[in-house]
Amino acid sequence: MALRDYNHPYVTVDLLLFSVIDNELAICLTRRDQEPYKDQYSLPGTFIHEDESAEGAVDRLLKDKLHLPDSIYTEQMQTFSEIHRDPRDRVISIAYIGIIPDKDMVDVPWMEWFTIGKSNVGSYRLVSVATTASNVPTAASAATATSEPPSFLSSNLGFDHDRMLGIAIERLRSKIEYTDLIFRFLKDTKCFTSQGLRELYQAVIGKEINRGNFTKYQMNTYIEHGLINKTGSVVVGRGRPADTYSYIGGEKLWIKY
Amino acid sequence: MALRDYNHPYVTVDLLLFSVIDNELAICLTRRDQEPYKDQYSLPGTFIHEDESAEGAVDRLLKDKLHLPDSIYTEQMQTFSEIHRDPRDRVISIAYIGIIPDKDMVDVPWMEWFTIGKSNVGSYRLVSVATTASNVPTAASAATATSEPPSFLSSNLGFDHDRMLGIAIERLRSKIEYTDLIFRFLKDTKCFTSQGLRELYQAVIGKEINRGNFTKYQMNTYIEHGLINKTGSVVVGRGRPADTYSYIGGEKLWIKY
DNA sequence: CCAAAAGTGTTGCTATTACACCCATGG
DNA sequence: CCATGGGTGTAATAGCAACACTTTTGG
Repeated sequence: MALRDYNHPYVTVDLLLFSVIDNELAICLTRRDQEPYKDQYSLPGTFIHEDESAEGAVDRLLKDKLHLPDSIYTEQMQTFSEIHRDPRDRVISIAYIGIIPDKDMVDVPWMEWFTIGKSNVGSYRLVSVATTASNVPTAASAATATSEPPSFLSSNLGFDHDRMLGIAIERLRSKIEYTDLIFRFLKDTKCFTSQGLRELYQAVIGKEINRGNFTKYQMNTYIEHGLINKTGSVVVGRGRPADTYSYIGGEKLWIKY
Repeated sequence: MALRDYNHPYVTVDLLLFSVIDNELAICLTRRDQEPYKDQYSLPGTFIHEDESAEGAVDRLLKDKLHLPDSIYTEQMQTFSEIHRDPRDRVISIAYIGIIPDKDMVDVPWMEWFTIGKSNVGSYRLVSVATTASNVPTAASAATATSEPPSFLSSNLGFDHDRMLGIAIERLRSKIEYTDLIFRFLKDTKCFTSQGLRELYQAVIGKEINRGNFTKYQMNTYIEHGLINKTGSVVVGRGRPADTYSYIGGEKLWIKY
């Protein structure tokens, strides 16, 4: 039987782009301006074209819709194929997780950030992050012409994106423990402190970590796996100056300790 | 822009069906009888129909191609979307892992089992498993009419199925450690011994585990997480009778110990 | 010199491993 | 009564968490 004999669905990629904002994990969403799910928030996504892989589609999405370089870290999460997940037509979506160190790298009016509160099980409390000076004038207003943007969403995204978000957060929180994912959140990978890295770590997993132990064990584990180096320089502040580290690569994955 | 304006690829599911045969992890493959990759082995797969999800397609595949009930354990693994992964046309494939306790449950001539040797990195040595009495007469011969089946394959499957196999084995080996996956390999989930479970465990991870510790700690961990019970009965054999256990469910996932 | 912040040490608990020992059965 | 296998104990080690102590700066 020839391939052409089969009917087949549309395929998209959806991106769960994360960052840490004010010590809280945050997700980048867009408000839908048309049906279905008009005025609800959803993940940025795009159809996969004939001449590109899913990864290619994600890179194009990053460039065209988010105005980001395609060097952004992304990884495939899971594929969603329920028949009616898009009420318009049969659409299968491959969800990707992305991480950027700074929300302001996304400087387009149609994308907005929401922090993910220290959540209870199941659904998350998404709190709108004030738009930056740079994109306040141009947008946010344009996207919200019809009605004011909510200050928070009780995790009520369009399509099956709520479910995707839950799975993504769970995945992030677990992979942080045995991979180098945390370094994707770093604004300056060539000079950071134990304190700075710990704050990111805490934001992602949503709980506190003992300061002393983090410096002693976690940083040492990263060093042992060739992921980071002590730079030798220090950062002065209120108290004793902090050692600084530099991310250099090494093993991306390890069995914890 | 309407959905219909987009060109879109075909979508299939491919199944990596595993079992343990003679204390070795094994994979169920089919020999291709047409181009591309004619006479090479590949994973069973099928196109996703309009009226079914990917999971639905996997269930249909299980039923129609493998003559298995759709109660077989399956889980989504990863989606493969490289443009030329199928030389005929643009085909995206969602790979699923499946597990059955007994190779003889697959009783069709066009499927064959290969054990996965204690492997080195990268590729695996797949060794053909002698077909069972029940399907020797009907098939194996039919499928191999053109040329004799190799006694082993140096992991040279059609399409990108080599890569899928590698990822699947890695996934199995790691998930065994913190999930109840191992119980999917059990022929009798209501009566098994520590010894029996350990042999399956060893087959999957490809290395030995200390007997005493497995009985003491691993079995206890399962009990503590509500996965198994001691039945109270024993199995007599050469030496001291072995306690038997029953799989009852409980948490499917736990953070190790 | 004192508060603040960061590095480092101590202690106890728990998990993991290796190994030994004892127990129950069949021959 | 002894070989065989299976359950259980012990000791050494390593990982982890809580917490205390020391170090180095700024005010």
